Amino acid sequence: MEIRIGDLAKRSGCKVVTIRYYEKEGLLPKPARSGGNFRLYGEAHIERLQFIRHCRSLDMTLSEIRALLGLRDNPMQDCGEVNTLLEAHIQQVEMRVSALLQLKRHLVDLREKCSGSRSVEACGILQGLGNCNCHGESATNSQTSG
Amino acid sequence: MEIRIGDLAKRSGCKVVTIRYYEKEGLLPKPARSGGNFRLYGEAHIERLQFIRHCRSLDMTLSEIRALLGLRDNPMQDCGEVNTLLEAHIQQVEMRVSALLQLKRHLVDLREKCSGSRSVEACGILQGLGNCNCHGESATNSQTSG
DNA sequence: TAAAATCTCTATAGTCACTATAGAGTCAAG
DNA sequence: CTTGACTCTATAGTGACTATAGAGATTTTA
Repeated sequence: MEIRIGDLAKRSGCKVVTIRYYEKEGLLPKPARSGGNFRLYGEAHIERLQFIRHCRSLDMTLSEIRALLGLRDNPMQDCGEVNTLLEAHIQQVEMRVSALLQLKRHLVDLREKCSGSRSVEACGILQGLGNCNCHGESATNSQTSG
Repeated sequence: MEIRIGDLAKRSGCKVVTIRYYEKEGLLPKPARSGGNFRLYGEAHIERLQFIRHCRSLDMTLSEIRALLGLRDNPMQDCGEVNTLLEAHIQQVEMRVSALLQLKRHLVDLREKCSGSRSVEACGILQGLGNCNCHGESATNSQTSG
């Protein structure tokens, strides 16, 4: 009990500023304050913060985490939503992986193009980057002209 | 010649605002202006913008692209830097892929934990997210407490 | 007891690569 | 002369933090 923010940071492997940020974002409830206006945390905060950090380590967004915390906070609800959320997240990760693998193929192709001429002017890589065969459809970003 | 920004956008598969943004960031040179203060582009701009978009489609950062453009702009230099930059970028992508694959394994493990009890209270997924075995070392983010 | 070091507080701005908005000006067609 | 499509600048917002400044609280050391 009566843990100060620095100790909570050490216990959770999370920076002090990040803890305050989570509080501002409504993921962590506002803790009690000491006479000198320092935040004082208890066990529940530690556990909640570890939950958040674990979710973040799984690359969930703060709004996904907010949703999970909401489900956790009223445990009467149906468990199905948790599954749905996790399933959606797995699919996102899968899509990112396959996009990145395709990207890597492009890059490796490009690497082969260097003629070894030692002058930028004749570099096949730069030339390869110049003729734009693909058109706006990136691996990880999207941009459509309209 | 005398292409306006909207046409350039269509030709390059890139939004109008993005073109202005690239100009502000110094990737595209400031074009001539019409009597009514509209930007007027030529062939060189089209080609340069396509080069930028191609690099972006390969997920390069704007500062990587800035470096490549700098090399392209004085072609006397050694071609080796282009190779170095591309090699570094490929390694970054490889690291991201393996991080994401590890992440996916965690997520799939977690999915198995649902007891199917239909109540959030007993949901093995939420419990799995609670006990934080891993500590701060995320797949795609980093955060160290100090 | 005083000074120094460490911790904490708030508020604000910066990161990246855009995206969105507001409000005004320009130009071609009907 | 009005409509509509296009363009201009400037500013703020996105996500998940990070960095900074300037002040106050607490602990350690002399």
